[in-house]
Amino acid sequence: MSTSIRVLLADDEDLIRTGLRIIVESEPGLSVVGEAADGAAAVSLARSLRPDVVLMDVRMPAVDGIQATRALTAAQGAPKVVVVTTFENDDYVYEALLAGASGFLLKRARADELVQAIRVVAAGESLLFPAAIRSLVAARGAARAVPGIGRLTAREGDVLRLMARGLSNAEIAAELVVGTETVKTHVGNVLTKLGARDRTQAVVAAYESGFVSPR
Amino acid sequence: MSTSIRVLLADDEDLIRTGLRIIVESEPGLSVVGEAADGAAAVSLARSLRPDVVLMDVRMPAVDGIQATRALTAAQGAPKVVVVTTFENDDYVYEALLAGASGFLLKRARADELVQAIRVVAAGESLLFPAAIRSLVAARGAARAVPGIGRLTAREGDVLRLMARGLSNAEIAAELVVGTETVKTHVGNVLTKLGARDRTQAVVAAYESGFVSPR
DNA sequence: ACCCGCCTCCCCCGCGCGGGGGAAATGTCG
DNA sequence: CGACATTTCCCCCGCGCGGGGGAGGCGGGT
Repeated sequence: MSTSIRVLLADDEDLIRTGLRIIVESEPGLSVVGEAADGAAAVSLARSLRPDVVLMDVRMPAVDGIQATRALTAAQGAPKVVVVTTFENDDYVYEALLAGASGFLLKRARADELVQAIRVVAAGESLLFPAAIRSLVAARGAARAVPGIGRLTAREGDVLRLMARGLSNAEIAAELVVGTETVKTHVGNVLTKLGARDRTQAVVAAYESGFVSPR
Repeated sequence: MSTSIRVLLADDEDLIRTGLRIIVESEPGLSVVGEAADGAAAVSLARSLRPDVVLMDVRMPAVDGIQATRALTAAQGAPKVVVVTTFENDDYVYEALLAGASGFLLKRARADELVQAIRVVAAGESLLFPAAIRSLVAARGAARAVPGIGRLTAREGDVLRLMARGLSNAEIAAELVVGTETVKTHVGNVLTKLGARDRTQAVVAAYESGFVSPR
């Protein structure tokens, strides 16, 4: 294994880079091998320095973080990229992951979360912060919202999730530890609210709306 | 945040549980609140103890880890589940994530990786080990995630696509300009080949395998 | 020519599902 | 306190669905 995880910083703001550098350098087993102020510099520096992890800002002059990520992750033996952004409500999440990023974090993350993220992606795993996941789901669901899917109660949502796993009413009743008649009521309510004729149409609506996702 | 991350162990082997307990307990901020030797016990213990994270073995007597995970993650406010398995070449990855697991790890993982995984999922993030990602990506690329979906005939594929749009047998028959009895035959064949019990499970399989996509 | 897979259509049968009603127990909120 | 939503359970009923057979035509293979 590597003795130390080599990190490259890419951010156009000096202040941010300095802050990141301090956090990374103060952590045993992590070291900063270079800094870049724009996407183009990040790509060329990454090719020469061959870091393990690149902390990539999204908004940068010339070449933005998404493009740089795409360029970096195309090659084999490429560094892992953690995209770091300021804003939570961010369409970049999806594009960043599509571009090959292994992680997505907010700048307001605590130092230990940042360090954790670096170690995780360096180990080859992937990491998303909660809001990023919601953002992904929302981005899909908002686009083709099914009228009424937001009007489901908590319990009805539970039932729909289990329906979308292919469970029968009896199985759902067993999972939720209630009677089958109760499940029938919830299922009926879900069908009515979603405008579905049968459970299959409800499951289709659940997938199309992003209420559940193919994982 | 919480003072300590509460962990429930579910594994049928005492040795493994002991090992896990030692690793978890020796870590500041983590504590083991209970142990279960089978899936059923894991579910009931989780409901009473309300842990933050459940370390779930796949192979257990009575109720296996996948079923237990499905039962646990159905409800809202459910604990995060990290599925732990011995074998890397594992179809369980897919099913575990389908069942709602937040993480998937190998038993051969190092102690610090395990601890890291617990912290990550407790924070609401998701974590996969490299091979699991490859497995998922591979499963998505080719429509082979569901055994038998590649064995569908052209006509059966047509029928499945229409099923996945929520059409009834009669509507499918009208769409394909054949008799309802013919559609019933195709539907029956699709169910058999996909190992599905009813049309809803077949539609779920169609979505999960990428045979149809939420547009 | 033969077999075999595919598509087509038909029979019967059991059961889960969905629609119709009602009702009681919670908890919330003005 | 009353109005309301939510969750839980119960009744009856009709029908679509799924499983079990079988059967004929049509094409492509060794």
